[in-house]
Amino acid sequence: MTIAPDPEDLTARARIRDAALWHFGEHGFERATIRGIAETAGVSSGLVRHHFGSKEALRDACDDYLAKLIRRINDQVRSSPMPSDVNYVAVARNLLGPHQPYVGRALAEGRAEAVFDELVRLSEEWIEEYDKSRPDPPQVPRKARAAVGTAMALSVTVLRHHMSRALGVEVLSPEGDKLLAKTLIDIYSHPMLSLEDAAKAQAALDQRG
Amino acid sequence: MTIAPDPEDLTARARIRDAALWHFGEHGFERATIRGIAETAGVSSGLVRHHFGSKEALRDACDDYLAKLIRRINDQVRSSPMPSDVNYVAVARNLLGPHQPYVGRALAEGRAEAVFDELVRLSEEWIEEYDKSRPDPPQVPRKARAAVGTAMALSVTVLRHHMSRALGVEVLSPEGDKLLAKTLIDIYSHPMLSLEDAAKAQAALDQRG
DNA sequence: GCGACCGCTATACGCGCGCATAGTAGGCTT
DNA sequence: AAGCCTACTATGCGCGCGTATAGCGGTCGC
Repeated sequence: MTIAPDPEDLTARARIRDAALWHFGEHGFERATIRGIAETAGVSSGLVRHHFGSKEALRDACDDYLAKLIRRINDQVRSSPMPSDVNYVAVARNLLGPHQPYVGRALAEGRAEAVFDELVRLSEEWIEEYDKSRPDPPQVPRKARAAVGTAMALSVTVLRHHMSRALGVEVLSPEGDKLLAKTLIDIYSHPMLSLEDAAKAQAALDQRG
Repeated sequence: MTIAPDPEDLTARARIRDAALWHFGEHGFERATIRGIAETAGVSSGLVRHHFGSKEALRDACDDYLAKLIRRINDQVRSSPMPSDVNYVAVARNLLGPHQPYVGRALAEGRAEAVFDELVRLSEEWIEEYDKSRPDPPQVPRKARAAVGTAMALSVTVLRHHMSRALGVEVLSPEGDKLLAKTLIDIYSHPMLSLEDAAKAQAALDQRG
């Protein structure tokens, strides 16, 4: 558990990047302005250009930063003894931490590919473990299952506004987090389809062509 | 199965709205321009303002249109004998049809609330049915489960670019659709958590406070 | 027949934005 | 001390956009 450094101590470049992550996450890339980002970072707008060249490049830098971050945490999770990471969704959300708004927006726009792909990789490894104790052989590539599972896990982050409204509690708050965790445990422990229903659906699918 | 009317026959207002749905879905609200929408609709940009007043109001009109659309289809699904609606995700995706890009973007921005809420309502009814044959009593409000399940079902739509890349096939294509369907059947018929694991996780959660 | 209205176009305005340029201060090298 | 590079600011430009306004033809009510 490392303490976040005093923003005063961060280099201007890092402060700009952090401000951009916040502004892009809060307002979206298009609505966010370089001037606003500069103000939050406590620098002139010219310095933003000096360090990053353009608004697009600034966004790329944000994505790169998150890519590195998630790779680091990914390695850490992988090398840990996996104590009680029952909650895949919670892991995904906690990994992203305060950058959830940015990541949610970026993913929805098809960006932050490294973040998504890294989560898929992590998911693949878990599924590999899971498959060892699975009775029936999977008919679907592991990567496909990992990709869909990852998307599902991320849906709470991407759709958090709707989730908060429907749940009646802000999902980023402690209460929301708890309700969410309980709900996920319930859902993940109860298959929506029985094996017969699944076989039926599979047959219907094959028949359809 | 009704045939889509010839665009020539649509009123200008409807053509503008359809063009807006397309442009907003393709480029996002901010990048889309009234001039571009007008051109696609085959009208002057002034007419857009004449009919809708402002760009924001145009978007509201799009959301209203989709809200009505999904309510209509929702009622239809509800009154149907539910033949083989094994695939909740497929239902959600097919309901939205060609407006998936727009809906995905709108949802990610916290908009199109009616669409989300209507899908939650539909999901709630299915869960109500599901609960009748469920052995253990649910510890979580039905609405919460419906909301999370809906978000998960929508994740494929919202994150379709990443899904397509990870799956190696465009999810909106027939092949992608089939792979997706098979994957969903597999996932929905295999709980990620055993009941013991779920109980353990639940206990850990309660202990944590 | 005539005014009121509606659907629609053409044109223009003004603002906010990304981007560019010129300039300043300070520290490092030689 | 001279030169220079880096970090940084101040100022301005130009473009694209949403928005506003003026006007035109057709049609309906009276």
